Amino acid sequence: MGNSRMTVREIARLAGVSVATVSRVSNGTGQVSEEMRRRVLEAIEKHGYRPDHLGRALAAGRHGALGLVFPGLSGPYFTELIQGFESEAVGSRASVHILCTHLRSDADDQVLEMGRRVDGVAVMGGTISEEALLRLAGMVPVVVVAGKGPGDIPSVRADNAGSMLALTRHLLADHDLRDLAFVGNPAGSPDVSERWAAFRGAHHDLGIEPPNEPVAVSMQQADGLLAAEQLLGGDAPRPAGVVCANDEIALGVLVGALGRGLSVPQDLVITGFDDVPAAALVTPSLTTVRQPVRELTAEAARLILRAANQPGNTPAGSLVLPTELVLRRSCGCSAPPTGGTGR
Amino acid sequence: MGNSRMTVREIARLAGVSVATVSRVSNGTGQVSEEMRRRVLEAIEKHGYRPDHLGRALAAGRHGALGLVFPGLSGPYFTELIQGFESEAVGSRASVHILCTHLRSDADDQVLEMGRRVDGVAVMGGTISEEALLRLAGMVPVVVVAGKGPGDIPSVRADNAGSMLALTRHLLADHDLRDLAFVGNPAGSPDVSERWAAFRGAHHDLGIEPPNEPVAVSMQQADGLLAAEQLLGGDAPRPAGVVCANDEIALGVLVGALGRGLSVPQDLVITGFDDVPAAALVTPSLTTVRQPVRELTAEAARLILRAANQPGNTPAGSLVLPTELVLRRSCGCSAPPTGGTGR
DNA sequence: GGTCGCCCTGAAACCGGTTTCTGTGAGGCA
DNA sequence: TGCCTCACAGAAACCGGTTTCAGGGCGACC
Repeated sequence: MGNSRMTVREIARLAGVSVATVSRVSNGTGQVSEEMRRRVLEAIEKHGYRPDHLGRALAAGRHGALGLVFPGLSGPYFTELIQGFESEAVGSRASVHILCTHLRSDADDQVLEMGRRVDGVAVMGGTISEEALLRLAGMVPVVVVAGKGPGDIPSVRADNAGSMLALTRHLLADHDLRDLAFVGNPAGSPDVSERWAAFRGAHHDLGIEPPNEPVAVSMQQADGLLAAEQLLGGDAPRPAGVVCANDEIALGVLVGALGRGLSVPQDLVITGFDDVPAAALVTPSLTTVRQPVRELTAEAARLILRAANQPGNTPAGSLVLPTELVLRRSCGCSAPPTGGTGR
Repeated sequence: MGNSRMTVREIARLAGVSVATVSRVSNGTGQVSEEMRRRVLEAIEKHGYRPDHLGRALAAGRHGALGLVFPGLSGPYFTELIQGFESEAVGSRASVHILCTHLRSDADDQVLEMGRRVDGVAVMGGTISEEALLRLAGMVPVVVVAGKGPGDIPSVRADNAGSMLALTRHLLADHDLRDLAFVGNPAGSPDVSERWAAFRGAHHDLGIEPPNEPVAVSMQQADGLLAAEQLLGGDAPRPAGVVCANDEIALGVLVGALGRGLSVPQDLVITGFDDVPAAALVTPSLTTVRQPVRELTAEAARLILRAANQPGNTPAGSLVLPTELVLRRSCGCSAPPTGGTGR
């Protein structure tokens, strides 16, 4: 059995035909007589020929690949994003390139380099400079995920503000809570920034003074545990409720609170964001906001593929995917009126 | 400013030189006079020329890319794997392709297709058929991560058996516990299979009858909560300890136990595997096994790059990275003798 | 029987780079 | 002055495909 040494010309020689005929047969394009087709297929089969991707890509002027750019990777949220993107891409026979900038100084260069290896790129909001984003958009279709891009670069994001507004209002008005803490770093991502703003906005709407500063931590469960230590460990009066930027943090705070002997929601109300599978299963079940994480990147991939297939490379408009407030027990609601079983 | 329309020949024409000279200047190879270099650099700068990756890759006969194949993605373990691989790859100016087979029927084909787009592939153990693995190894260097490959395909894995043996022995002998449950699906991955085998092995070594069946669930926190429901929710006598296949499951079991009013470790001992950051921060802190997750894929990437750079494509041997038992409080130890601060 | 048209085939150009190979001019040395 | 060497530039081949274009052969129709 032959291997990657085989080329079109070699197969053509062995089959006694021209390279054009081999190409036509292997792609199923054009008209080829039965006799020719048989001879070519025989040679292909016998020598295990598979067309080289590079040659094909060069001739076609497209890479057959999509890029996905992250600041860094942590936890289930990001694996969901990757899977949403990957599923959509492989469905179109495109491979997926991943780049983590890790806030490296040469992040912009690396992203631009990626731009010359793929047919389009999805960039997580807040990952690279606006200038790099614009230059990137000058070479391939670009979509910003979970954030907004400069100029007319399209974006796909979740409705952070609407549900966070409703959630905070629910805590303040329906449960009559005061002194809520917000855990999450607004400077860390556009998502958290929007959630923090909506959290404060709900306070203002009701004429209540919001906290001035969030508990600025990262987005993992360990950070929630650290936040619990900070909020519950000292002598300072503990807040009545903790609104977390995502479920991972909330689960960390929950574990920290339970570990300190506190009752949730009696002693402390806790809410999250994302509606991860565990949110419905913990005791008490976690009040949170459901957002379609996989859909974010799946939609981005669709936008990119569409733009890449059109000659004009038109980027298309932006999308805001709906979110849903999921009331469970950790906020103080007794009978979950909706979404109790999680996704 | 020009864009991707620029080619070597166009730059050569504009600078009044040959394409060979442009290539030499842009790569810094060969001898070029100062005058020529200046003219070429001027044209490159003026028109924003960047050499096309496909053309370059085709000429060089290499893709400048590495592949990483997963069955699926879930949680922090996988993001660590990706980051370990990615860091090592970008250090060598290689891009990273990701493929999730999701146990699709055409997984083997997709992996082989990836084999023609990259210079080497790391495959998570148990992801594709042995036949596909061997065929893949016939086209590019391949390394199996967290598992063993057929034939002489190199692999990188952690010492699951050693530490799981020590951990189980610690529970059985030092804490004199009986009736331990194992949570995790041995059929799900080679890692879990090895851990389950070592768990049983420790029982046999001490002449104790191990459980016949594990609580076969997946590897996420939600699965740990389901396992807690199964183990603690019914009327059956609860086990004395729960040995979990990873920390995520263990955290789920912990939350489930705390939510049921149980005290850990007094009422129930719980152990994990991985030593995620949260393990050191929960109350009680989690006894677990530390394994160098990022190093697994980083080492795999190094092996692949080395093989890809050598003309003979020699695969090199296999590696077993050391693990470390981390005793904290959830097993019943009072003063953590080691590793109390997590990584 | 001649001409038109269709089906099929292969030579060659092309995608965008790198690299070899040839050749020219300048400078050094006898 | 003549010869040899060396530095440097460019033409062309090459990587492995796809696609255009021209032409040959054959059937159909007039």
